Amino acid sequence: MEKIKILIIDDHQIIIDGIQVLIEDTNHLHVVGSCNTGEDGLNFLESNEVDLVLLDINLPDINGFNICKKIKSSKMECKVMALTMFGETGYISKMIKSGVDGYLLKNTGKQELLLAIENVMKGNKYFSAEVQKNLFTQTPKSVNNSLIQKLSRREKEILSLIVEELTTDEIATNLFISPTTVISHRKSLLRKLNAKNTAGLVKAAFEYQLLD
Amino acid sequence: MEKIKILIIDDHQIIIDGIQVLIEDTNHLHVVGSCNTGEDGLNFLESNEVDLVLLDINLPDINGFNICKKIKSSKMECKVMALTMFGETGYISKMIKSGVDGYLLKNTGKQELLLAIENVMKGNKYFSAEVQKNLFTQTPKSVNNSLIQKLSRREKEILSLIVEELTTDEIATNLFISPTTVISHRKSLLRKLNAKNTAGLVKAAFEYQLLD
DNA sequence: TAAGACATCCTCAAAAAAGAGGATTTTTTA
DNA sequence: TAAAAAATCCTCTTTTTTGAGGATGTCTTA
Repeated sequence: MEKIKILIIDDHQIIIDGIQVLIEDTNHLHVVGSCNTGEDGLNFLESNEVDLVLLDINLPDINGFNICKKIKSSKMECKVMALTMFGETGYISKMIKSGVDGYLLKNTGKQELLLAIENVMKGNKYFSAEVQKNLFTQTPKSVNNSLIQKLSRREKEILSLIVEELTTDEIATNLFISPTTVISHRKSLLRKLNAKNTAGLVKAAFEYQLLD
Repeated sequence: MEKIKILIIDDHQIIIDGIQVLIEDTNHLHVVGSCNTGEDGLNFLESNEVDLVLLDINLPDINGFNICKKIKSSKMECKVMALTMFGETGYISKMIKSGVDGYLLKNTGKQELLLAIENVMKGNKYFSAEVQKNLFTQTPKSVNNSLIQKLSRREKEILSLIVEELTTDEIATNLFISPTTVISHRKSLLRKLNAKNTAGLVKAAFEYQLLD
């Protein structure tokens, strides 16, 4: 049986060395290369056959999201496993959107690393327990109670009508109030959400999950 | 040790009966009630102490999302486990947003049901393997290639600047083109995304995940 | 209870977006 | 290669939004 060819991209040589020892210790995995920058990694992939990339998100040059996207949009049949310090939802979901196959934190043990690789090579996705927990636990409310000021009931109501593409006049008719009142609420929304215009309001509505 | 008090809300009596048998077969769980409608369920909860609700999403009256939200926004210290036929991302993420503690499909076996209940009662979240897989596997692309017409590179570029709250003139300056050109692209975007205005464009950008 | 937030309304003016109806050149793609 | 799509530019008009600067009565809550 041919060994699974692994490329490690990480700017900390010590991490590369550590993982390499773990991997070479098995009899079905093999590290075919390691790079300290995203640029080097992508170059390596162009001229070498690789089955799986272990990818650090925080690299000095290109960020992990873009590397992952590039690999996934190419013709390469290559799995990508994120391996980082960061367990925050933002990072995780960005990587998922970039098409990552697995996501491990750097405090992962040998057992889990090998299990994760095995799963991913089978075509499954693998996310460590901690990563999953963070993804599921960080509900809208935890985003909500953060930076932005709280919206009043009326403001939320108007925001949701704005998102539904109603104009100021339509909103006014809908709520049986004057258009000028709607404009007032709009202004409060712009101020509270640090938005410059309608686009900003809708963006905030989605990003902070203010609706539903 | 006191038994964990469980309420089952499901419009299929056969499911209720089946689960009830499974649960009563253990020595630490107990079904204190069962209802066929959301209304009945909420009423039951008001006058009875319940530790965990097994909740079907598709009920004849209220939908599961709202029931879950109501329970979670009340003072009740009550866990909610969704138990449904539906494994689609839309349902799952809506339930997660509603604050659900666990999500199982109806093809779940006895073992997993008991394991899930145990986990949830400990304060953890529990999502069955299949549910997790669906959540992670349905990437932007699967949404993307659906109804909406494809956007050109330039249109995407302009859409993303709109989302970043730039005005038409600012976008023009930014891209070294005339404002009228930007307006043209804007019109194409409105047409392709079936949007009525800027709010609609931003909404579409998020809903169809057209950016990043 | 007093301050602050909320919800309602107003004016006037400037900026931005939307709608209609074009045109030309380049690039894709069937 | 011919047709379709994309990218660029134009005018003119109307609608909508944003900005500035108010006012008044009602809740809320510290």
